[in-house]
Amino acid sequence: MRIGELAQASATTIETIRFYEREGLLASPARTEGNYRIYTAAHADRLGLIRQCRNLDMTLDEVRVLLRFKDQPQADCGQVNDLLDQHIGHVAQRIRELRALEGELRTLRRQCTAPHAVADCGILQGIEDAAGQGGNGVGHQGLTARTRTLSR
Amino acid sequence: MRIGELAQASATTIETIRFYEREGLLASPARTEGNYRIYTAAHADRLGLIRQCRNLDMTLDEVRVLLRFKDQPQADCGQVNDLLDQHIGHVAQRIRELRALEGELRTLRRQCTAPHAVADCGILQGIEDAAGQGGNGVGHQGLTARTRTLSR
DNA sequence: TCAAACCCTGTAGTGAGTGTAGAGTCAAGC
DNA sequence: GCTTGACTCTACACTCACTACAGGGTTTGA
Repeated sequence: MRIGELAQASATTIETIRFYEREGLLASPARTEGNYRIYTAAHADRLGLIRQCRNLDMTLDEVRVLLRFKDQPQADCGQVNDLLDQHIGHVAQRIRELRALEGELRTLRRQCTAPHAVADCGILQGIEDAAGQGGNGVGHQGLTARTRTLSR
Repeated sequence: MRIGELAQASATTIETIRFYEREGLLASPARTEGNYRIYTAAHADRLGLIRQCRNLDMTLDEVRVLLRFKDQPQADCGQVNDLLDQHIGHVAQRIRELRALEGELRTLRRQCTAPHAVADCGILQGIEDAAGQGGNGVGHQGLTARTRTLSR
């Protein structure tokens, strides 16, 4: 199949597939005379595995490691377990951080209920006070990654 | 004070301070004859505010908006509240996503307890099965940002 | 023969910085 | 005056996992 078909079948974009090839995650497929990529079912399987790992929020480096294990079926799977344990640890850590952050934000938010001038706003005051104290909040221990919802 | 001193005082790096200046978040300071930046207490306050907002996991765009409000003390603070409410919404959303993800990962992890060959590993099997089904997990609805813990 | 749909390569952009090269400045000690 | 070391300067490339172009070539159906 051609790249467009594979993209549709895997709910990926064409650009992402080409990106995975550049990154060495997906083997370079054969080409037609007109230089179009032609993929096999093996490519589709591999891409599916990569996407599923990404859905599990693994980095591409983690995916690379997993794929390497998969290509050595005789190896001991203990390291696969370690990889997953570490990953679970990251996720749990991030949840703890975000929960603490949410608490801080809600506390801050409570400092302004009725609308008034910015100069008297409890929220800005609260942020400034925390800044002045050198910030003893959550983030100072090191927040991890962005919070943003892309709402795809 | 010079940039190194400000960096120490604000627990920031020199590069980050210069980056904020380039981005227009921090006003360009005066220079010495030798072209060194010289900061005032006002700069330090501003930087403290920016860092505190970043500790609250706001984007630089959100910080920009907040700073603009701060520079118009007469304005109504309702929009500051809106900004914070939206931000709290993002954080709460991200927590929900990560909790679902954590559940999925723990389910997957349970599929391999005793060490054996990769070929028979329940974890890899589990990921592949999910991939084959088109992945009905969390991530498919759209995970938001990375999980990574940088452990600074 | 023509248009539409598809595909190609190469490059630049995202956010929020981090890291480096290669140069200049400044203060202290000799 | 000279040297050493700490500090600072600009400019640029790199991170991650894509995404979005520009400017071309290929294929397919009418």
